[in-house]
Amino acid sequence: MQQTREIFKQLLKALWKCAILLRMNLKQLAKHLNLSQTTVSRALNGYPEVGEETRRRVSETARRVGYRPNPHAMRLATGKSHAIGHVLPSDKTLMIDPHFSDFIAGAGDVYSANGFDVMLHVGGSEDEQTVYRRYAQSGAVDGVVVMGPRLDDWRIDLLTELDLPFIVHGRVGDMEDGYAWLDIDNRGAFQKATKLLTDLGHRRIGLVNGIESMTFAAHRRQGYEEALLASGLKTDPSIMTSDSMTEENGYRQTKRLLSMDNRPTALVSSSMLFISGAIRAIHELGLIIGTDVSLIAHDDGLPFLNAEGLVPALTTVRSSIRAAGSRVAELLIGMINDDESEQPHELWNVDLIVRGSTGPVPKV
Amino acid sequence: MQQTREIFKQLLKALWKCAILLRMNLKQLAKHLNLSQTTVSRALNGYPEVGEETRRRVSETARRVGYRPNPHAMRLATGKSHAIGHVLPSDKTLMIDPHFSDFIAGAGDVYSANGFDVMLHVGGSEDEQTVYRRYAQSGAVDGVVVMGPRLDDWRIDLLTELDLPFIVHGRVGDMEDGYAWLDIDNRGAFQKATKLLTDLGHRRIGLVNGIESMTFAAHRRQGYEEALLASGLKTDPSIMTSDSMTEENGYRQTKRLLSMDNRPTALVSSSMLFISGAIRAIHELGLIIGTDVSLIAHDDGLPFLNAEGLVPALTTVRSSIRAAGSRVAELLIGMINDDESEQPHELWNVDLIVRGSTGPVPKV
DNA sequence: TGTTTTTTCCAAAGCGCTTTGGATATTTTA
DNA sequence: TAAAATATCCAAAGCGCTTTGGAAAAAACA
Repeated sequence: MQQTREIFKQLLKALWKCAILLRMNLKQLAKHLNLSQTTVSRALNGYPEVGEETRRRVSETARRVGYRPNPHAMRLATGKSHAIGHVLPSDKTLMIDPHFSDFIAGAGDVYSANGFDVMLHVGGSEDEQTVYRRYAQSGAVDGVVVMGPRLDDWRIDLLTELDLPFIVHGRVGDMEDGYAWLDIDNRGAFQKATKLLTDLGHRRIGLVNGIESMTFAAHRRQGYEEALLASGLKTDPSIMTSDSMTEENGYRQTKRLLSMDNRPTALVSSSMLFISGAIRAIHELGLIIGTDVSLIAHDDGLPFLNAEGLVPALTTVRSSIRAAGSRVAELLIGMINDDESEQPHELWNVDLIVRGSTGPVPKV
Repeated sequence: MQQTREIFKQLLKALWKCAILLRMNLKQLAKHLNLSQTTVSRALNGYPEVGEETRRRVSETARRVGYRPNPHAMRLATGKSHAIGHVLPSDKTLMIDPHFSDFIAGAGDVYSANGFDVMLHVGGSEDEQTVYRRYAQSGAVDGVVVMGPRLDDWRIDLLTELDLPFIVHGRVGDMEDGYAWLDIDNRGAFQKATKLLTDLGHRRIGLVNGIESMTFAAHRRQGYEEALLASGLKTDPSIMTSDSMTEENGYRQTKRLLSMDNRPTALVSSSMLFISGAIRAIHELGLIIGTDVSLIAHDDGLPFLNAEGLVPALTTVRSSIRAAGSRVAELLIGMINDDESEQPHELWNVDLIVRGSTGPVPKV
């Protein structure tokens, strides 16, 4: 009995392999069903001109024999690739950062739920522009998402010219029309964050920002400056830094700022990645967070860096980059599906979450 | 003059667009050249049976009119997809971590240099196994790379059965044969790291490890235990932790370990992500790194977390995950190109870099 | 009852490329 | 100089799917 079962299992496996090797295709399946390819194709793709009974039979058999349409053939026939392109800059200075994993984690979910593949391109000899041209001209992807836009970004013009559907995660400077985008309100967020500090009485507030040729960083700086001006303070370039977002830069800049004679009593940071370094610097200087120096950061919700778990818990402006990824994917797929839909624009509000790292100005 | 130039430019652009819209294809190109499709195809793909002069003419014109072969058609005709699959676990507990970005940064370079695309799949409703089956059966990819293998990993059996070329970054438990892999010597690395500490006189050494169902973490633990045993010490489960690699866990575990009555005088950490948290905990307890407690970590070379920039600089066992990505890509492409090549196995040595965070045992 | 409409299915023509199996012109060999 | 070998090229048959333009059968209508 046991043996029979075993043999049966083996047989099944062999059959499987056979099916795979034969690469069961439409023609085979159609012959198997005594139907035409047309009918089988239509049955599987949900076209109306096929009998209910037939459709049931077809999909049942297809499932049983493990038929899977060849994607390349489908793509060739339909001209749609059912793939989304993500081109990461090969630019070595702008390294591929952990934000990307999180963004793609969100987007990937949506893509695969909708039967889209993601085609990733990073670095290599071929330059970025060529990749986009190739994508457009060869129909390798149905659309692309542009990540990390700068104040002035050639990708928008190129993609528009190429007529390849695309959506930008972020914005290009203050350009709001002519392309689809989803952005978080970086300006508002940093305005809020800075205002919290001025409201607490801080009058010297440092900014530890990302690279300001990137739109997000520029916007954050705008928000920061606005809040300062609104409180009658003036901006001081000597306590505003702009650097790539690494732990080490966070440390270095924080240490520099807090070692000044006239040191800031509060710091606004553009990234949680800066924060680990900042905390290190603050401890090293023997200062106390929330008392000697208030700390507030933007939190993208990176899973390995939890603002709430810090001691004291970190006050943040928070917006999940992963959620943004999901939504961007949804919007892009929407654009691809109904061809002539409007270009979506979404500006997400950013929550200010006040925790223990911000407090009143220390008495001198 | 200026105007003529401008008009010319416009014209060129229009032509471009035209070429794109017409989707210049082989047939068109062939007609244009007064040659057959066969010859043009062969000329472009470097086959010998075409005259030198003709080949020059063909490739010249192809370049001029901006011809790009339709990848889907190519794939359909050849059966090769020129794409590599990366399937990220949808398992929510094993979040997509920053290591992935770095790995893909390395691999992507090699892929695109060799004309391979990367097809990424993350999460979604479809379960991981189905994705692999689909990839294999539909020929969507020529091979896949398996990341983050566990001690016992079903993916190896599945992929072998599906006969889909694959390579594992890491290893499956102690299984060394039957599949291609590239791994770093985690056991050796942690043995070295721990030995450094025992040589410095430490007798109570804590381990802050990743999740030990993952092979890399299990191996690291083995190395750690070996070194202890070699020094006549015994392992103590109460100072060995295993957790997902986040800043917060690093903090929590470090704090717990160093708050024990009989606290470790040294800590071996499996990740730089733990380290930020660990440093935080150590500062908070008023201890000094390199004096009260020695610290050593594995460093994957994540670009935003620099061990050397810490104060004191961190002693590490270091191996670039990005370099591993490149090499894995190379090996896989090699396997795909010469079909019947051997399954490559590479075990990379890991360097121990002694810096300031490790010192002799503190006098009690 | 014959005619029109609806339902259900099919043959065949692509999609844009590769590749097989010649054909023709050119060169080499006997 | 004729025969064999070689260098170039081509027509046409796929690859596996979708889709167009009917055809046959069944149902609805006059």
